Amino acid sequence: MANVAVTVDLVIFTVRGGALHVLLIERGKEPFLGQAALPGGFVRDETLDEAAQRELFEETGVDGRELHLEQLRAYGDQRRDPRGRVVTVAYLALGADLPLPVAGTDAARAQWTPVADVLSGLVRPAFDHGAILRDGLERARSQLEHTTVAAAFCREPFTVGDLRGIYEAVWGLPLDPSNFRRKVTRAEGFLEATGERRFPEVGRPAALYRRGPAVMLMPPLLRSAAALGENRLSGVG
Amino acid sequence: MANVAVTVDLVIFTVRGGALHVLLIERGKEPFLGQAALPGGFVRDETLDEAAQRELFEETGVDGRELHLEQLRAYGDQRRDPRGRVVTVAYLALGADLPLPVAGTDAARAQWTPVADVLSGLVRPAFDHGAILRDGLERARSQLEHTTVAAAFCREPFTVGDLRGIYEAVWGLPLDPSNFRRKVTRAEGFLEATGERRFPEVGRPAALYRRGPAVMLMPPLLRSAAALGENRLSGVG
DNA sequence: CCACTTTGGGTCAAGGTGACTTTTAGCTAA
DNA sequence: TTAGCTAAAAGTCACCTTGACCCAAAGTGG
Repeated sequence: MANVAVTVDLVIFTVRGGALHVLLIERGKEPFLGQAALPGGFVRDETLDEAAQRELFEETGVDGRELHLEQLRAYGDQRRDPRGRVVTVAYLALGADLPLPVAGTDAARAQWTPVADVLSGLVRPAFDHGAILRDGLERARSQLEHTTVAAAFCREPFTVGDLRGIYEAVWGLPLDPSNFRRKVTRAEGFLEATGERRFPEVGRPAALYRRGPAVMLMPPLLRSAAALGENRLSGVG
Repeated sequence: MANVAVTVDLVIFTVRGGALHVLLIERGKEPFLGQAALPGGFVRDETLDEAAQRELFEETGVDGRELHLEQLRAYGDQRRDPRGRVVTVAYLALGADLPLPVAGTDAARAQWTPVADVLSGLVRPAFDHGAILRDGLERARSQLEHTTVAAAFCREPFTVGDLRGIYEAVWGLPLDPSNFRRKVTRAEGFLEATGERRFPEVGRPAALYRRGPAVMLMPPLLRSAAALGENRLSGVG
């Protein structure tokens, strides 16, 4: 078995204005010229993780050590790429309100796209990138239940309300503010109070927090049973 | 980027005599000649899932549709194979007390190995297969919490005690029989009573069950917080 | 008949969750 | 100054799950 190309593709999520967005580029060559696609590229003489970090930096200018980056899974159907056999290893990246894609290389054609636009079919990614994106979304939703990665979406310092906004955007569900606060503040090592407060334009000032040392969330913060079946990602912005 | 070989490797778990076992083959050629390794092989003109099913059949004679088979993740460090760049996609298979590996092809050198022997360092798999095995074990342990795959380890019909034995072998923990029964019998769609009973050599007869239609376990059946840190897989046989 | 083992059913306290109410702390408009 | 608004923060309460027990039931073997 030779002539197999290996690429990495990145599902980069961020929350902007209360809605979950994914970074998509406009393809500059065939196949699927002009169509939206996940950023990615061929693996060089480097580990898969290094390839993902490199592509992330090239597309967004973000140092991979500053945000959450994990492998999703591999996709390797024979006909997923019309040019030949291409196996891709997908990565999931979660970042705090990331900057607009930097100029240079392919990034000029990159832009943040509401995930809802992809789920609704308004945007149709090339290749099997739509399916990869959906798998990444489900992984992200699951990670929020069991780990503290949600804090990786927030620029420090942040409030409990900011954090709740992340959960609501990713899960596509409204959450009870009071119960959410009780949960995350009691989870040991999730949040560290800075002692400062933020004064919003309207409403009571909110205490500010930093990310704590905890990685796992025990007990987990589970979506309600009803939420698992649904897939609504609307009316959240 | 050319000259990349893509393989699939299988982490096939089964429970025999109360202990978790993994299928390992003895390598018949360099590198790592004579050393233990996960079964696997090169991907042909087929999907990754098909390649995994084919390898599974070749090694065990088991039809992949009869047991649980899911992709674990990809491993692609440059130096994981001394022969050159080989990216492997690992799969996790969980099966009911599988038969001894069938004769033929490579399978003659395959045998069920206690997972404890690998964790303790008694058996040292070739390549990075030790790390892949550990990742597969953690995935299996996690799957038992959230899904009903444990029933895939059991030959039908089975008792609640059989099922508990699976959990204890995979998690490496003793479980309270009474609480375990309450949990799994109340989980809707997990078990379907056949109405029959099994008469063991010792002890009270046990009701027999079939697998139910449910796939997800809601609410999940979580390992105790204490168990997450530990890694003991001993005193289980 | 007794010892033994495992199933299967039950109790009970502790803790987590969802739904809900109340209070607090800032703002702005009258 | 006060009323009205918003959101944060705290508290209440019923319900459920869980873990740690206990105990009867139903077989086997001495």
